Amino acid sequence: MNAVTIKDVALAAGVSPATASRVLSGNPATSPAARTRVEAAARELHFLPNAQARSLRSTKTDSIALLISDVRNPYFSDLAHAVEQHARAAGLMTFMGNANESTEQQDEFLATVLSRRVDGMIVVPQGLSEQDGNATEMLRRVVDSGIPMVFVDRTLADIQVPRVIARSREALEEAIAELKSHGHERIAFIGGPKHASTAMERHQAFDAAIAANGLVTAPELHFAGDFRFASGAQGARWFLENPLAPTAVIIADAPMAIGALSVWRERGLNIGTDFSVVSFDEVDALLLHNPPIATISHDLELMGRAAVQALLAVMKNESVAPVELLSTFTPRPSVGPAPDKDVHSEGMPRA
Amino acid sequence: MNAVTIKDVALAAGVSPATASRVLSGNPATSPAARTRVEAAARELHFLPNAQARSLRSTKTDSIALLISDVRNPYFSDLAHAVEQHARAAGLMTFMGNANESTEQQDEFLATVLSRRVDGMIVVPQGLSEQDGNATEMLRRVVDSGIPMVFVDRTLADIQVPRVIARSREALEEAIAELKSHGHERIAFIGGPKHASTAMERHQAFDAAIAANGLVTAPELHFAGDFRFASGAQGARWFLENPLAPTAVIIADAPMAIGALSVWRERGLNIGTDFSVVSFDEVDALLLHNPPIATISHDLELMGRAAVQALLAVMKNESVAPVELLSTFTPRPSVGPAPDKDVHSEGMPRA
DNA sequence: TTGTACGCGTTATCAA
DNA sequence: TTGATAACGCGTACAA
Repeated sequence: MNAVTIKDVALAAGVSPATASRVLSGNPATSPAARTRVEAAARELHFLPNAQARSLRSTKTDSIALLISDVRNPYFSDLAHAVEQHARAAGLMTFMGNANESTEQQDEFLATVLSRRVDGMIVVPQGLSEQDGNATEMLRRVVDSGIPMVFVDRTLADIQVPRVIARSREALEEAIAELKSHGHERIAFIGGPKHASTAMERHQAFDAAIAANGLVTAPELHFAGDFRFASGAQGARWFLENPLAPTAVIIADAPMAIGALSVWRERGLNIGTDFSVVSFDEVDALLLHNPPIATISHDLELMGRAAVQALLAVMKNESVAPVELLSTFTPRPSVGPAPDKDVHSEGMPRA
Repeated sequence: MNAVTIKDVALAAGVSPATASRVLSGNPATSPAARTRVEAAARELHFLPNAQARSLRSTKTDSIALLISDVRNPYFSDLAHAVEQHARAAGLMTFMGNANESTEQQDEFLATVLSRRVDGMIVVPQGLSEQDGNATEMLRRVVDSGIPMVFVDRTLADIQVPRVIARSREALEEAIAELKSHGHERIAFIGGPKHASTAMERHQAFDAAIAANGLVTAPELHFAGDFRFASGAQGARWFLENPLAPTAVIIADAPMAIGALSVWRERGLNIGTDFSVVSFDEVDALLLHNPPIATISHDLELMGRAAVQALLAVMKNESVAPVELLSTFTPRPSVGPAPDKDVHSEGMPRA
């Protein structure tokens, strides 16, 4: 097992542990002679400082924690990658955790990370769906501990910490304008779960954008999914059976869109001609689809960078204004003319 | 800031810190009276033990580290998810790190994690491509530290630790038999980078499977990619311009396959008729593609579980035999009859 | 059953 | 500039 401590280094270098410590942590109050000898000894013995003991004493760890909602969702893995690269550039190691869309797993990770000490946390928070998306007691406690923390992508209504989020209102207006210009008037929406603020934001922005385009919506045109594949497949069937016969649908994230598209493909439907589709998130499967899917996307590289910058500011006790990034609408052939007689009324095979 | 220590709890409960410690860590040598009072005090004060100090003393952390090659590769995010869920079931918290296909980032993460103490490590190792995929000095040092460690998915030739890997030979034989039954005889291979043992394994298994099917291959039918999107796109062009005019191609991972498919789609080529495609890894984009892509896939849930089991065994000082999981070939319409006059000789637009 | 005292590896303080 | 010493928060041998 490992065992080489700073004492071993000091012994080998013929100095006291204190001097060795000073040399190894870059304290200027060291003589060149001591410096060379200690450094040589450390190299020789492959000394690796024990970060536990170090931060027990100094409370600096040069590391942060990143909690994402779902590692398997490419949206979050892209975000994680961006956060990690920027944190690295700032000299911070990132420990990643996966909430798996579960408050329980979120809480476990946050508590563990808090007790192991990191210098800050970047969190995509999970709310309690039974409580209008408010925070768990554990999350509140972690916030109350005073550890520097920023929210990214999602927020919680009852917790105030600096945040980096996206604003999809304008992009949705563009998307709906595009659909309208193709003759679509009844547009369905497949949304996300209550515990995610992004689901709420996208839903409200959708309603507002519909109104801004002079169209109307109805509760029957809204499907409540959960941001995952299976609920997208359900949403696809719901869409086909919808009595209001919508001619287009906007889907609130990529996993649901992929779930929906696989159902529609199985039924032999043609996107862009039978009906039109716009999805949030820009991922390979949507771009490679035939035809490519129009998307509302976020610059996750930018979002990750902004989150790291915000955290660095919080760690310096600076005040940080909320950051709102604009989503981008990219038209693609999945949006086509609204069909005269829509697919719903024809003799389609149903569930 | 946070500050509630076990002393605070002891004080509030009117006992010594030692007694409080015993109660909180489940030591049976405690009186019921002390127990109730300490527990009440701990709850009241929201006591959260400092894991640093605890493991400085006891060297148990109930956590492991997981290093994957690339968070953005769905193959690894699926693997990460599986590892995390099984570790969690075993009472272990998982800290994830991303090597980003870079030995440097791998080494940073491993060193940090080692110095912060975890009970074990599950690693998808990156080798040095300049050195035939052998280990970096840092990785060797981490291994030498004696920390329980297992490799998953990939290995290194010069490091012996327990491993959970996949064996693709049989699946490749099936895939090639399927291609051959459709009349394909010249089959190209788009492989991975030298620093990944999986690239080597798949390449060798491909050659062996070609021979087992009574076919022949040639260096001109092998393209050296790097497991990422851009090199797949390069490979797609290489395929189209290949003087040997192969009629089918096997691609060694999903990101490269997606890169290749997007090139071919842009050129208006039809997979399954113009030529046939088989890809490693089973991801949404490949299944949603038109036509769906035949795949050679791994049971990542199983791989993750096996890795955790192996690590648990190592942590108990049990000896662990290498685990080899068989890959699965799934035929799909991306494999079709070999064209009489192949696409290469026609007037295709080239690079 | 409980408390005292010590040590884990490191850094901050203080005196030299 | 250096070294001795204390302290970070916790667990545990030892004594009571």
